[in-house]
Amino acid sequence: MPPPAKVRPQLSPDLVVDAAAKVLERDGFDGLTMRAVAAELKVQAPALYWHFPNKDALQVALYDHLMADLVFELEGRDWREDISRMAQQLRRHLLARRDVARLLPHGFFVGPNIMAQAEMILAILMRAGLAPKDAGYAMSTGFSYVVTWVIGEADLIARRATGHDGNDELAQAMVATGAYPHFAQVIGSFEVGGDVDGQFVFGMNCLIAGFEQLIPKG
Amino acid sequence: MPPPAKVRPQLSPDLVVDAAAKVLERDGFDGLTMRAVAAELKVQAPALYWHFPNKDALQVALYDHLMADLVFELEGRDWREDISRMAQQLRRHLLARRDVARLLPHGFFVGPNIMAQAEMILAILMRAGLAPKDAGYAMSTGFSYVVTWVIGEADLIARRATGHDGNDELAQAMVATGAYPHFAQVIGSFEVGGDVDGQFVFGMNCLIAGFEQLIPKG
DNA sequence: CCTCACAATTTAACGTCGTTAAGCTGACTT
DNA sequence: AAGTCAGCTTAACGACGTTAAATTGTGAGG
Repeated sequence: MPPPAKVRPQLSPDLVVDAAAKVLERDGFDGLTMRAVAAELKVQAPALYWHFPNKDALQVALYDHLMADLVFELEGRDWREDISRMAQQLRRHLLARRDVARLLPHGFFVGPNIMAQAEMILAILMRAGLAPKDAGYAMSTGFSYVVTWVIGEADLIARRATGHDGNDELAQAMVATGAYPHFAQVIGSFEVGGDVDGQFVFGMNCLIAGFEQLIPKG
Repeated sequence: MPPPAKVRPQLSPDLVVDAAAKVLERDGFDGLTMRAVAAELKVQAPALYWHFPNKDALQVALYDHLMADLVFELEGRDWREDISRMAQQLRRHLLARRDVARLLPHGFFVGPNIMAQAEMILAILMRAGLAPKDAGYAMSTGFSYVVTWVIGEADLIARRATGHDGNDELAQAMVATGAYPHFAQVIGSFEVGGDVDGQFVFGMNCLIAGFEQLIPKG
């Protein structure tokens, strides 16, 4: 048998992204520094710049990497049902991994996995009868909805984990002034135990109902 | 008459926030540093920490400050129309000020102006017949929709301003492989000249139609 | 076998950031 | 006149992304 590879242990973009994923999961988004990723690989920080031009590029690759093991399971009966299920699966996938949503502060990223997902969604929408332009718009709107939702939901979960939050206290203090009677009625419903899944699905189905109106009649 | 105030020129939270607003408008979100805000006030950076505990608190106050001169103009005929108009006005307001959307990476902020807006929206929704809990959910979903939209739209505008974007080029290169036939049909429609206003309003009206379904029948 | 080239990494450092600690200063109080 | 203390300055810390230069090991050419 041939001896094991004689090349000295070498980095690669994939290894760097793997390490970044570990760091993100362990230390969260704020702990995701070039130095931490390098340390995970037992390497000095500037070594990463041989494989990625800058941190942004690494983050893009990392996000795409984290989408790799998301495979949509569809029924294929009704396109609305499929889209709704995909949204739910994407939400669960994002929530299951720490701080993934925070990787996406700006617009759209591009990577093979993301593109494959987009392609699948677009295929469903266009097969349902939407024009290409409308399908593209519907996809990005739906995607935005899910990501924004997850950011909010993750934030809520994080707050509850740390016990109390200054924001909540401030809101309660302001409500106590009596100047916001309607808000006062609402603030209690942000508590634990709500039907979060149901709320998410409801909003998503709203959007889908809107998409449906884009289909030319007849 | 009493002589003018003899106290040496003094900072205040309001002055700090005003300066921060100027810096944000002039240098953008990335230029919004404590040192830049301090320089705007002809003061050293640590002086700001007498008035704000940290930069996050300043950002929260800044965001609320930037919402101060947004006054919703409503017709009061139909609640759906009112909500839709408010969304449009919020979008325009956010887009008109540089990088405002980037101030909101995480969940909800709290401040007097934000609370006043929330109170107004909740009043409309509850008057329309929504239960407090549903009204709260509808408000946060709608707000998320607008903010996410604006982040995307601002990003798009910024890209066009700088001419070309690496993300676009990458996407076109991947499409050129032929592996994404549906995406290929869509990519052209992200160009200039689309009915952006119409797309935004359409998505918002989708959500409103969903909110309407929450109203108890009868 | 030697040497050259070069890919891949280390060492060192720069400039910037948010933030903290300690010192100064000048207006108010007593 | 002395003391207090709010409100600022000066100085500095540690961490960040990033760059430049030096270094190492490996494979190819003579």
